[in-house]
Amino acid sequence: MARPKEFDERAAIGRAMDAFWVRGYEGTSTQALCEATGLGRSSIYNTFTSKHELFMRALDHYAERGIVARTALLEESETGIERFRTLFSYTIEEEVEHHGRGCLVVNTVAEFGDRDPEIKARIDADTGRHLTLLASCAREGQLDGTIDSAREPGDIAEFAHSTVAGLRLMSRRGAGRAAMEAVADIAVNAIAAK
Amino acid sequence: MARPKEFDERAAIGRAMDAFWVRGYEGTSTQALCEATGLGRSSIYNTFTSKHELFMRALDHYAERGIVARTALLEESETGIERFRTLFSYTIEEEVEHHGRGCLVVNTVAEFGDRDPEIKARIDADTGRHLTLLASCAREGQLDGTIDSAREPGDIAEFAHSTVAGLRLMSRRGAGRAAMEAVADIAVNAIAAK
DNA sequence: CATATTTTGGACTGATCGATACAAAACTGG
DNA sequence: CCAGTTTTGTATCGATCAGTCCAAAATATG
Repeated sequence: MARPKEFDERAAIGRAMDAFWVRGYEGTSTQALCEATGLGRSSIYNTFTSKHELFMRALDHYAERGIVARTALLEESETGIERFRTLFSYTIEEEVEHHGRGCLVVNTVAEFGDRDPEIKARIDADTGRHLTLLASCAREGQLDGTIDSAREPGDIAEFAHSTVAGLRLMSRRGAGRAAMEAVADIAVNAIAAK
Repeated sequence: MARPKEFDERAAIGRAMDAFWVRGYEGTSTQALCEATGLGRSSIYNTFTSKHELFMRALDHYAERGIVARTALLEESETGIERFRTLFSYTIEEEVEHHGRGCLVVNTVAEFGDRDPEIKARIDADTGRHLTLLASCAREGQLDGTIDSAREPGDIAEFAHSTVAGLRLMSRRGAGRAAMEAVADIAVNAIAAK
């Protein structure tokens, strides 16, 4: 029909996501977004409407990648408890590799709380998906006898989710691998069958 | 000597702290700081030099209040494990009362990571003081037989610190009391003597 | 009461904010 | 190769950013 875009939309969102990840929403200017994506202002506003909308897209992109990666990761393990062990150690590995980037969702929760309804909806959706996934792992673990059956799967899921957030925060403030591993080890034992 | 200040410096810092707490550093304009404190621009810049400097003062104020309150709180309990139980339930109570404000230090870690050296120094100092406090509680609990002696006190401290951060994040994203209590209960059992 | 010192209010700075206007450029379908 | 459509670069918008300037106001000291 007309002139085609000279850039890959997905790739641009990925770059924008990285920028927001490092400096937050308010801390990332539209100019910085142009530089990060390599696009001009026109291209950005033409395809993403506004800074806020681009942030939503970045958040969606992040959440999607995350839940997909975690779903795949958790399927690799045999027993329920191993899934959680893997989740934590994978989180730590990621953080050590990326030198403490932390988590975009955690950062966004900290920056906005529940002030912005559109953002809150994204956070809630992502949290819900993770809790569902983790609860099903917990249920499995209770069936295979590796996870404490005295707890509600939903509670175990909340605990694990909170632990991952805690690890990502530790990492972002510069904690070392040893400290994170100690936390993870206590967390794993906390939900293991007695 | 000369004209005296018409305001209480501490009170002003407290108001500024509240503003930063809600909207973060980048999200709080100097204009908003004027409105929050009730001061004019001149008074703010005359006494606090810059937005950044005022933020440092606010962070110091927050950290000081926090460590004092927590030290006092932990002294109220009898046994080691009770201290941790109290710490968690007090955190939850605070969050429920304040309708999910979260924690300024957690928010600041999320917003800055370790990009700003002055901020990082504050975060490190506050983290260090909390870890020291928590580790001594853990040691005590090991002596009185209420806390798992197989763990290093420092590791238990990191775990508890991370748990509190996790709870504050949960609260900020809007989690309910029940979910937070479930997490806290698992965390307490995780470090209790077996 | 006069002088020195400080605070205060308000106007103002250049820079940057997010967003828009517009025309040249680049493509597709006919 | 032309008409129609979209993207792109550039210039620019008004608003707001953090921070400064300065004169009026308010106090302490002599």
